[in-house]
Amino acid sequence: MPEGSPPLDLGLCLTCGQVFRWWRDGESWAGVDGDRFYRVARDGTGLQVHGTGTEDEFKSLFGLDETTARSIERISRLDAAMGERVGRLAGLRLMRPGCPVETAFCFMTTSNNHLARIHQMVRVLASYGDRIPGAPVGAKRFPALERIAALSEEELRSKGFGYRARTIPLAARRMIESGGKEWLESLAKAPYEEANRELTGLPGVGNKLADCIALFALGHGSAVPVDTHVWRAMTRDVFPDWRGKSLTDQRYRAIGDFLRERFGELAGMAHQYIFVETMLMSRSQRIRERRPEPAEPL
DNA sequence: TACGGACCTTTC
DNA sequence: AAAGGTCCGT
Repeated sequence: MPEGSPPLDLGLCLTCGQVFRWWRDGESWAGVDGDRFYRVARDGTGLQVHGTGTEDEFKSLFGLDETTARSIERISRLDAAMGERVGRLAGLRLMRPGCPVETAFCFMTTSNNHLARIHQMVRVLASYGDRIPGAPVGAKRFPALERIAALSEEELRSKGFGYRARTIPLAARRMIESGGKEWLESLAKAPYEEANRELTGLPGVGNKLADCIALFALGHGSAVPVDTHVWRAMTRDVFPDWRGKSLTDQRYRAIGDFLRERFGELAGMAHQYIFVETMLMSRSQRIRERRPEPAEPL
């Protein structure tokens, strides 16, 4: 999408997932996906997109294609409650970033963490990457596995990574031993169960991160990341006996199975509507209890 | 197999 | 206390 090409009319678009590499830049949003850079600005009722990627690549990143539209329609027909959620959250899309290494390490910063610090850590990691030709100087592509593996725990600790300073370079070294980025990418073609087993074998990667990586980086639609929001929703609506109990491996599995039974390969997409709805509810509750905060896209 | 607690840091 | 958890010990 070179400068001066006709604007894409995207309508209202709410996304979730791998947004760690996007930032506010004046009136527009800027972001990186693999070696692509994009800038998105409001244009009347729609959005105008410029960048180093093609229109198809941008649409793929944000699920703005016919296949996605049909999948969304399918999950809303499969289940009445899901149909209502999809109606309330029209425009929500599962992101499909193009670089699994980038996505995997972005998610490794998220454990027991909050968005502001996640964003900061992702900026630090990206600072070790090369700049992207044709993009602003600050827009770096994510560093290669070898560069992450070469980082010392001490350095990352000094930059505020906490205990993740140990596991992040360690996971990169482990991936290199297994066959590097080709190994990670090959897990996209493996069965979900196998991908999940391999990913949870990485240091710092448990059930939840493995499912995030499987779903967002590798396209495993059966992956259902169960985080605190999804746990809250499921113990409220589906497994009330579990309220007040802890999230064990078995319960984690049962929640995923519940959605996989109903939505199959679209379980991960269905899960996202539950996640976002619950997250927005708890957020608006906080706002009611305290003071309004500036409107932030997801 | 289930549960508790430690782990880094910041905060609506 | 909780935040888009993981790991280890009992």
